[in-house]
Amino acid sequence: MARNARENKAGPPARPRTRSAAKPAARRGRAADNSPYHHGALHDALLKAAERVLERDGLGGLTLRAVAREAGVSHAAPTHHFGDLTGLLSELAAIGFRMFNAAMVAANNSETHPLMKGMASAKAYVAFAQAHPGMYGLMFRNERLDMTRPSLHEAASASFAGLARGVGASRQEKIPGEELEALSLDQAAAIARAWSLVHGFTMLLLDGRLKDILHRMPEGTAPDRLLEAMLRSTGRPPGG
Amino acid sequence: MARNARENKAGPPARPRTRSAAKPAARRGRAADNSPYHHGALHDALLKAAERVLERDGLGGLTLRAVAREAGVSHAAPTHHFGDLTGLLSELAAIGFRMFNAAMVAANNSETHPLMKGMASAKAYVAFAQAHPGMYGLMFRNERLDMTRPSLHEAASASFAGLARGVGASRQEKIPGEELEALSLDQAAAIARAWSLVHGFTMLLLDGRLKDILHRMPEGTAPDRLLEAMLRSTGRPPGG
DNA sequence: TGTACATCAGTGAACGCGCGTTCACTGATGTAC
DNA sequence: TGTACATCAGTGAACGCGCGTTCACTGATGTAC
Repeated sequence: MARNARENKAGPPARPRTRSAAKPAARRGRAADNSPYHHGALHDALLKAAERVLERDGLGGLTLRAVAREAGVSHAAPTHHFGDLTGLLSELAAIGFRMFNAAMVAANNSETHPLMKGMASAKAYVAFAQAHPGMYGLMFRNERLDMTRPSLHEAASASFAGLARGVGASRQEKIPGEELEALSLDQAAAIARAWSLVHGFTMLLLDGRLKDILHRMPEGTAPDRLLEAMLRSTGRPPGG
Repeated sequence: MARNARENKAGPPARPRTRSAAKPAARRGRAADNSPYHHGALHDALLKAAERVLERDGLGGLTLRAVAREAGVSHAAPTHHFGDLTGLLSELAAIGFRMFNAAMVAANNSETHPLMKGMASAKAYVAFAQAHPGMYGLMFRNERLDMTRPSLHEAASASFAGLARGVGASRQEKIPGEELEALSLDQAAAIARAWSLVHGFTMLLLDGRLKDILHRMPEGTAPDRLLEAMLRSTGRPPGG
């Protein structure tokens, strides 16, 4: 039945497994460099490579093989470290959530007045997504994440707790951010409102859906300006 | 070099192109039915099949070949009608926008008081996304759409114009919905606010990110209830 | 009413691609003695 | 200090899959005369 062999299209059809003894041990068909057989810190290197691929080629381009290529190792190496694609994506998303949390904490600490804290956090939220659009999509579009992975679950929960805490602070009351604690309808509405606003704005912005609005505003308003005006407005008619 | 031939794995390796004269003309290896060679309305049938595939298997499962399978025609048939996958997706998204617009208009007409109109529209917006989650994702996540296609551009623009009109009505002022007309900062902020709120809520809901909140609310609050409370609240602290 | 012919819609085989996964193997590192 | 050996990280070939696209062909429909 002559199965196909795509991986050596141009080479000799069935090179024997034993390597030519004359070939130096350090040159093994990979890039003609001095890289050792063992990478040493491939786990982290693969995650860094994955982030580059994600931001360059988008979620669709983020495959095990693409990550291996980007890291300069054989395409089977990532499986060794992450099991499968979901494993890699989940660990990468966990890193994203940690970065995101750090940015939120920093923004929150940059202001003292509760309302200013809220504005600074919202700006930092959108800025993070603009700086890491691929990562933001990976984190919040959850296509192929395994949220039961401890590292990811923990980082994502911390991010939600931070959001709840922030909303509580701006309402000058304590909102339980930890799991299993109950929320009143008012508290839940406040959290959903803040998150929906900033998440919706972010998604529309990243997907280019706000272009229409921005183009029709006074002299090329920047997204930041629109965000600020949006958060300042009450959502009520001008007279009421 | 023995190229592989996947499409006839088990059959005779190279069936001659001329068919056996003994075989009746109507039975051609397709399903053993009486379906004629020409479908007659394949264009529409393919779009309907695509919608079924989209809602059943998600955006990732929506391929030209899957649509052809669902419609029961050869896998090369869709290319004939849509050119490529982007063409099919774009026409499908245009249909989605038209359905969406109709739902918005109906909701808007169902109430007379401006504030009630807004609430009804928001509920209809979320309800549409819940009823057609795949379609909503296709329309608003624009991964592979060609927004320059006239049919799609027109339907999407109409949808935006309707949104602007609705926001204007709730502010009891006219907001220019057509293209090229300018928006004040206040008007733009009001539109961005309404759209971000409802789009963000929808995306978080569809992606399961509101589960945490809903589970911690009084006795299994439905998403509708949370949406209502969210839209009613001012977003300001309780005392202010 | 019949007949030749152009046009069109749909078919099925084939090509080439990238992917995830498996597997025997290789080369380096660390450990026991 | 040396040596045998287990363990581990990474390799490269191979398999099978589904995909988009192309292409010669087929069968039906419509039109001119």
